[in-house]
Amino acid sequence: MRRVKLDRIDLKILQDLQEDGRITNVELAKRAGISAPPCLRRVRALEEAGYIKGYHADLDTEALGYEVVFFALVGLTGQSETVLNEFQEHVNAWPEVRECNMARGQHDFVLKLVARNTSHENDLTSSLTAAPHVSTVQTLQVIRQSKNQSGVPIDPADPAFVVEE
Amino acid sequence: MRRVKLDRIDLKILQDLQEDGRITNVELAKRAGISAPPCLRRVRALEEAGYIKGYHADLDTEALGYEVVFFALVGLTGQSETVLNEFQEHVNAWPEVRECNMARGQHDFVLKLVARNTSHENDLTSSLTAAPHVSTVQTLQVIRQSKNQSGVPIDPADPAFVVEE
DNA sequence: GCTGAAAAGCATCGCCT
DNA sequence: AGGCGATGCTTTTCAGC
Repeated sequence: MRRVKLDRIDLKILQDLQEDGRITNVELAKRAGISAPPCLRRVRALEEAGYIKGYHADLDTEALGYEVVFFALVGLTGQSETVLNEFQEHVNAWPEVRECNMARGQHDFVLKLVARNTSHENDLTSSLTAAPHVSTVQTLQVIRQSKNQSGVPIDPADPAFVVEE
Repeated sequence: MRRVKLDRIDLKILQDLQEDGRITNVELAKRAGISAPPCLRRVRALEEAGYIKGYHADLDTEALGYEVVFFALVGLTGQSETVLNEFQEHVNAWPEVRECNMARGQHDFVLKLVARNTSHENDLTSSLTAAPHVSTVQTLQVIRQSKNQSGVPIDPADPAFVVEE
């Protein structure tokens, strides 16, 4: 299912869709240098193969009333599968948890959360501390986000990307 | 420009677009309970007002050859505007840096990076350590990402969201 | 601010190369 | 595999409520 084949045209398509997820197929085809029908076929194939996981609107966190974005570095009391899973399932149920990453390093988890204000942030941090198997919680409040490119760098000209069969 | 007005219908639209960025306007309108033309007008207004910052395809990092995702917690030698900006501008130019967050807490910056493999990750960490004004670098390699919802939680039924003029 | 019809443009299919 | 042409839907505009 993975690594079927990716030529320059596929990479260009992925790059363009990553940049503008609502681009029309006609425009996408024009930029890729092919006509619309084969372009659409490629997009569907890329979706099928799992290269494209979905499409999302990128909303303004602040405008929607979330003044605070913060990271929480969490250490647990143990690292067994059960412990890790129980913690994970617990926090993943919270809508304020936007990212939950199990990590290798000086902490067991890196979480990204949003909060309406500082008081809400404090509540969330307290709840985190009280979550199952939690030993330590360190928070880092985001003051300024200077770069936020969800996705991966793609350069269709870079031969390293081209996966020929 | 911000906070013009947001009723339940706008929130439903934002929620649906966040979930599926390529939903058709007709379907979006149906779900919001209005007809297509006003729905499109609302979407354009939300884009204009900055509630919607863009649309992006969510690509599979691993399938595209990026085996490693990691966070870097960076401490600088000072916190003056000049120092912060110089560091920021330096690392934002790297395509592997996907997120750059200035933080309040035990580190000055939280970066999210992607790397092709462990060796590439080591190179990036070294380059980070050598970047302008860097004092400390701590990395956290992501082993498993159990939740990754870019965006914000929206509940159209929650009156806290409804911003009437 | 919504509806409904109409025009233009797009997605998508089948067939041919 | 890519391209062409046809069809049905979708987007988008405009008049009218």
